[in-house]
Amino acid sequence: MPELPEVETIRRDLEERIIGKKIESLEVLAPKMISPKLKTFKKILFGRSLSKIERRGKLLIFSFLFPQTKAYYLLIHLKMTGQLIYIDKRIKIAGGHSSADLIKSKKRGKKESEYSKVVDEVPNKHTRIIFRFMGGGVLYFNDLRKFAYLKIVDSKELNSILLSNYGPEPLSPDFSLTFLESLVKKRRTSIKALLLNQRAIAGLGNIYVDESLFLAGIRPQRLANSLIKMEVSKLRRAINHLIKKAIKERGTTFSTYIDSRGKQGNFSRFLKVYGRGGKKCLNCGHLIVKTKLAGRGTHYCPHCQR
DNA sequence: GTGTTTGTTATCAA
DNA sequence: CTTGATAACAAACA
Repeated sequence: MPELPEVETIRRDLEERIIGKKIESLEVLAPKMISPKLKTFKKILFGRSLSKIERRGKLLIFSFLFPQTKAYYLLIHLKMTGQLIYIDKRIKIAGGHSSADLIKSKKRGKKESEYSKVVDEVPNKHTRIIFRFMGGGVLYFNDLRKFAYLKIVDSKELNSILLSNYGPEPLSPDFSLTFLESLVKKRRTSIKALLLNQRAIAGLGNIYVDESLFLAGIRPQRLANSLIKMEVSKLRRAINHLIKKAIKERGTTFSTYIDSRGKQGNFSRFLKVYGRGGKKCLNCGHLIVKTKLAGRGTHYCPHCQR
């Protein structure tokens, strides 16, 4: 599940490798995942040079050069299982078969299970869109569950999306103690639900929320407005620290996340509660509880968190 | 067939 | 209008 650190890792890698490249062709294998419709989508992107890659929360924003016409932006949201894999060299496809044919032949030739987990070769059966760049680079957009999307918007639409859907970035000065205190004070929901809300704070997902609450010693069920100043302060520091550290470690791979080079994230080694239900707390030895909260799997230590 | 996985949105209620 | 709770979506696996 790509959250802020995973999306940021992808953003940085792609920024390094594909800025300035021009789109030569597009292969859309899952038309439902894009908007506007295929014809318009292709028309806008064809021949465009990529000029910038930004991120807001978990959303990637690709900018292209539009010297003569009105500018458009490509938004990519990976949701749960989306991947962006960039391969520098052109993939050889024998006998002029399309990539779709290649995927089908692989599917026939190999057992289903071999392709069910993280896959390190592309294209594969979860490849939904292929961007080919002039000079040979290829960007593969994969998604096992087809939750992810690619959306082209103009600047007006972009601004309204960014303005209305996202709270402060956890690593920006806006994410201050004052901000978090006033946010928490006026909310009557669980602290976990609040942290998952992108309109409150941008970029946190289930993994980093559980980890942050553990580090801050706060139970996920606690009502946001019940936190005392010291707890809010601990929580802010925990979030800030974990997000920074996770970016440094190139994100967390729990099930399907891989970066744009096909590599797994190292932060998985530092997880203290997420995915550790029923195991001993690394701090105190009590058993980690796994329950359901805000519709999500929720992990915490009943002894360390109060 | 059932339950589980999660980021986001739709929907409904207050 | 806002907030909050919950279901729904999609696909695969145990």
